[in-house]
Amino acid sequence: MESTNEFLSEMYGAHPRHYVAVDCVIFGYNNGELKLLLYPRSFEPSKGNWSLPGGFVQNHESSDQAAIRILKKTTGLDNIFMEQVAAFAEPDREKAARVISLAYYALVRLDQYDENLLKEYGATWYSLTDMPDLIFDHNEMVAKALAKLQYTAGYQLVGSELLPELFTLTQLRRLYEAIFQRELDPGNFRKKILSLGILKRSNRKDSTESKKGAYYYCYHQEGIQEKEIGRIIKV
Amino acid sequence: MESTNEFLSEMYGAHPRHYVAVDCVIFGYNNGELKLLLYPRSFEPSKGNWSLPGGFVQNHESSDQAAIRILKKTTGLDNIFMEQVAAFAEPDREKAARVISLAYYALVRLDQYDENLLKEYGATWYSLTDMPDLIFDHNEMVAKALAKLQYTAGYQLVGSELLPELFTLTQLRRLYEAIFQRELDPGNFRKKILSLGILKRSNRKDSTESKKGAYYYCYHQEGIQEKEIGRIIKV
DNA sequence: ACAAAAGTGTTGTATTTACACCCATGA
DNA sequence: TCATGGGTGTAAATACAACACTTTTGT
Repeated sequence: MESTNEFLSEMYGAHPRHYVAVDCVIFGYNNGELKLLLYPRSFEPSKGNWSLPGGFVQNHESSDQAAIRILKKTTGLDNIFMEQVAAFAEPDREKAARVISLAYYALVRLDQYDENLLKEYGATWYSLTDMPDLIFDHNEMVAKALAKLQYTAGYQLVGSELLPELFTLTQLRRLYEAIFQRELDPGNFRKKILSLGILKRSNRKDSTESKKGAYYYCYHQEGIQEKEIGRIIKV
Repeated sequence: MESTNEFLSEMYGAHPRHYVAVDCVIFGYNNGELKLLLYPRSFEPSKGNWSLPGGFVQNHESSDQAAIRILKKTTGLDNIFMEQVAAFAEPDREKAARVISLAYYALVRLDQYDENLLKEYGATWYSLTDMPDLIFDHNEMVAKALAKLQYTAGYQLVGSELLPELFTLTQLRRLYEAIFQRELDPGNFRKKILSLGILKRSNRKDSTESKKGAYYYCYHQEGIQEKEIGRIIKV
């Protein structure tokens, strides 16, 4: 798929081409905790140091598709909520070769994750609060990814990917507490969320988390969670 | 600067490399209006159609540096406020070759702009409200750039690049009205901005814009406009 | 009975919004 | 004097935060 005609060599030929990678900040949610999937780097330089899973953008795929491919390979999951974070393009950000990296973040459910993939590569879920130092500029990628996740979660309900079909408001609150890394008042959160009018109460109740039992809710319609609803949580 | 040892050919060699471009959404501000600098494309395909100024990322420069270089070349200015917007990486976004583009936006003062550069390339400043269709995905770049500018301007005062050293609160308000594309209440804006404590009133007055005259303000200290100040304008 | 989460209500504060209104002055 | 933007004040509405209190039920 090389383009070699005269026009192209005139317009593009004089310019260098670069490896373009996608690195994924994979947030795994389970039970009130947000964790981060890290891989020990399997080759020099920086062998053994922790890093984000990544891969190279191929010729006929978009960076979004590359991210989907990497997520599938590393977690076994597809249909994942995912957003581009930023491009990292310092010329010497990787020692061995120049690689321009596009950072993405993704949200997955820890309980749906394929355990075997963990062992195969020695990957580990780290809590955000006690994760190790990462190679290159991956620390910065994580920081920016979390900031973008918080921004996005502040404008739309991001629950559908991380919670079961039916969920209680407490479950949703714990998810938001994990994303925003702080406690949220149960009563105020409940009122705020319900006032948005995007949740529908089912007639079933959850009895596992409390004696009284809590109603299950679900989204009013598929997709409606992405409509304009103004700020949910102040950032 | 090719890396050809065995390790690299193993780790990187099998992967394709891509042209990486930087496209700049250059917002020019003057007199209450935000304009966009557009170039007629000088070669096929899409010759004559309007596009954002851009260029290719070279071997030893970061994408930020590439953006600075392009801004210098197209406007004659350096030391410009600038932010990365996003990467655009659909495989067929440009017809002739695969180019992954990193969009940036920048803010410049229209009155400092080098007029000669305009004529040389046939570039034109377009008002945001009546700009032509752009090639490729450049329309989307502009939309995302404006959204990011609004987000950033909502958290920090972006005036220092676009206003003179000394400016009146009305001038600052007009800038914010241009950025947010809506009118802002003069009294409320004044109180909000002053409450941030980052402006210092000078003892000089502007007499050109009103009969009464308005005090000039300036930033308390250089750089302070970037400190955390919470939301200025609700987005 | 009581602990613990679900769910509702209340209250004080801060912020936002929409104005009214006085001030200063050039034309 | 009067039109105009500069600048201040105020009142209603809304949003936010803290927390009391009531409900339900498994143990």
